[in-house]
Amino acid sequence: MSAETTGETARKRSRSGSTSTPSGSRSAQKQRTREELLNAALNLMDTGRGFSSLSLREVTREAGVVPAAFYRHFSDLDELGLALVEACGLTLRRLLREARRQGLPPTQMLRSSVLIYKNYVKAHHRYFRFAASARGGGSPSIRKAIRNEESHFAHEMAQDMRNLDLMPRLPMAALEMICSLVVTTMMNAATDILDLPEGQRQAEKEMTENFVMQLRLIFLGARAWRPPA
Amino acid sequence: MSAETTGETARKRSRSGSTSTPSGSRSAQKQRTREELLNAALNLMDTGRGFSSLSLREVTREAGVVPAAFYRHFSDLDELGLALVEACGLTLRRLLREARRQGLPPTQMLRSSVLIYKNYVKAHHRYFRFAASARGGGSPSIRKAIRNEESHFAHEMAQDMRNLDLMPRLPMAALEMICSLVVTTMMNAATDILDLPEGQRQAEKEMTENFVMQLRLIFLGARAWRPPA
DNA sequence: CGATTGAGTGAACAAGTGTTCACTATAGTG
DNA sequence: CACTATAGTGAACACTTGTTCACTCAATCG
Repeated sequence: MSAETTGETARKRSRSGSTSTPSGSRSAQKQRTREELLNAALNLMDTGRGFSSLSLREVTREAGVVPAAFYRHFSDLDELGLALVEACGLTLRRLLREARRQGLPPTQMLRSSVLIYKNYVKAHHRYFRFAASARGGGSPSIRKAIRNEESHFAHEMAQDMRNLDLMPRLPMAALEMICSLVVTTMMNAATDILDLPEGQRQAEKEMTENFVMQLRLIFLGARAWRPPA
Repeated sequence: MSAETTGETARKRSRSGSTSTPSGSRSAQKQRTREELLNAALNLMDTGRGFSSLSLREVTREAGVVPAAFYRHFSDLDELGLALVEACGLTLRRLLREARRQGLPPTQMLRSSVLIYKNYVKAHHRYFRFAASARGGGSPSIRKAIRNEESHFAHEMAQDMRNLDLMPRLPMAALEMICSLVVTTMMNAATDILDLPEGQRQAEKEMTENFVMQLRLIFLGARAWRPPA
């Protein structure tokens, strides 16, 4: 169970109410509602709806706030979307950081990386769902932001591989290209993971196995790679 | 310039009007408006909007038809979406069929395949735009339909490679897995192609080159592939 | 030929939308 | 302490939305 899923829907921010004290410095409270708006959007998407089908009023309703309050935080749903992209970027970077800290498992490293990733996606499903839905569907600016975040992620991944002296023979450009392929494959796998039917352990196994094989294929290719003339 | 882009927006289907005769058997006319609805949806997405942000009324307006008429053809925007998915499937299969008829270019076959694909995507940009936007963003049923179409495409591609005796050493299962990776890479490249900034020939060159390298990497991996124990 | 069918119409509906505005009441300020 | 700045309110606005319904009128059929 992820730490950021509250489960219960935010409601009743009674101004003078005895319950749920506003409690906290002015700007802290402001940031809190801001996050509640972001959370509201993620919650609404959690039933499978795409980001671009959300309405401003829905979001504020889910966040337990009056529509006009929205404008104190974002001028637009688009702007909220961009904030979500940033949050997704943070989530991705955390994944990389954890992988770095943990080091490579000695054997079966591909398979175990995949399992770790699978769990990570499930734990942060709301972010990945958003990313998947806005990657192709959102407004141009959001799409661009996501693309940016992905290439940034790929770049960091390439750096890590360079630092770890994996594939030392390959020039940096090749590493980048390989990692960008890995990243798009990961993103694609993420949507597969999210859409897994609930009880089907067999389907999950197959999907995982396929993902492992695709990565293995890529790294086999990397081993055989010869920089183009 | 693609054959199906009319350019001018459909308007004024005056019943008794002298212009634009309804001309034709009853059911032919019905099918014509049906296609006009599909076209209208594609047109609206052509400015970068996602499918899930379209409204029924917008679509009928663009098609030059009263909202109520929509229901004579689809019960839902979702159903229209599914029809679009089918159209996309046809478009993809046509690509494969053309490739089959043309045979493999003797040398540089990867690069020239990529160039052909790039032009194909541009020629049918409306379909690819829709596919990209609904792949992750649409309703669950549409997503599933697209996924289906993709795996069908991958399957046909694998069959073709088997028939052509490319990679004869590989078992069919491995071929399928490889092709599915190729297909997702192609789809991803399609969104890159669609979002290319207009004048930037340099960016286009880079993007193309990257695409070629990724495919080369995959096929290098395929050559080295050893079926898992 | 006259009768039937059904694709497309136009008006109406209840509900939902984004945005604005004057407002309240409270945390932070001097 | 009184004063100001501002996060959030609630009502109002002008639209747009999906769906329904009785309707028209031309292609089709007996």
